Amino acid sequence: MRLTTKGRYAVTAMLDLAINHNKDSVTLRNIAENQKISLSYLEQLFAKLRKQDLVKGMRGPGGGYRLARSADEISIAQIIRAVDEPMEFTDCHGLENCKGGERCLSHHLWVQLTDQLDDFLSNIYLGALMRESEQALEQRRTEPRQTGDRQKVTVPMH
Amino acid sequence: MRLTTKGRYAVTAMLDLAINHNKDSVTLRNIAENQKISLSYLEQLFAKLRKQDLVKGMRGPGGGYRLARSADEISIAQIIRAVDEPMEFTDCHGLENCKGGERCLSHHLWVQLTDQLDDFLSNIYLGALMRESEQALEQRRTEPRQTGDRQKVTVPMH
DNA sequence: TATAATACCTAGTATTTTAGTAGGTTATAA
DNA sequence: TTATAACCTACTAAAATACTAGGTATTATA
Repeated sequence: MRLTTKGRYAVTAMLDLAINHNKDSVTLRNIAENQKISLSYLEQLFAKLRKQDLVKGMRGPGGGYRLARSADEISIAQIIRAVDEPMEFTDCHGLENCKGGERCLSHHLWVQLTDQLDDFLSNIYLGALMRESEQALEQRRTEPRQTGDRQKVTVPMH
Repeated sequence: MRLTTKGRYAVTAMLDLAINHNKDSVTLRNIAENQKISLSYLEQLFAKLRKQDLVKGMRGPGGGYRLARSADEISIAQIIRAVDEPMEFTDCHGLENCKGGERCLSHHLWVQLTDQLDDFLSNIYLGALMRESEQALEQRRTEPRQTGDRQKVTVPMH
């Protein structure tokens, strides 16, 4: 599991979709403008999200994208896995390449580590992020931001 | 916080150092051979680790590297932060750039998300990984691996 | 004191990934 | 019929990753 800006683009775009779930669909053009990413690049990211059945596209005027499932059924890990190629582990075929098993081992430990990370991100759902977002937006509307007022938005796990 | 193969190289190399803490030092040449990374590239990674005071180098024959602190005081997050440049968040200066605050917000949420990730990796220490590693090595020595025997090495948190 | 081993340093190049561009086609609402 | 959108493919640009080459500085030891 990698974690780069590419994954961030995808998560933010998906969040955009989740926040606008009340609308029938959101066009990539809108998202591209909001996020200042090139439209065509976004299209390429969404092709991957579509293949993983995370979004659904509708053509023609009034068309656009919407989430293929409920925001509460889409985890951050799923989004990142869809666009970020998985890390490659150089495979040491059997024991013969491994001096005293040491290489194989640290290897294995790293796999475990990324598994843990995957678990972690698998338990954060788009729905939770969305509600946090709406809440913060509401808060900002009612109590306008003061200078130096850094509101902490906690992301609840599980 | 990014997470790429570069960070993996660094973590594995540091684990190598931790496992060999009984020796006075380990040469980069050894690590390079174990991990099949170019020596000079490793040197560059270790320059960063040195700057963050995670390792200590000793010159001359019999020299090499050792951990600058106890393995129980070095977290995975520290290692990754040392070598992987932090993700850049496009800064939207104040409210004027943000349409309805939406952009700022997803932005902020992403910062929170990476904070969570950072917290998570900050609570896994090299010492724990090292002990797991030694344990698994011992296990392999006493009960030789059978075909299809995938031993699960758990990484304890906290 | 000479030598070899090692860290340590700098400036490159090659490769891969990320990001963007261009120019399409298909589907569909109006 | 037209405009709007998804959808697709091939290419280029920019950045990051990985490596190469060729040094200097330090130090144990023969």
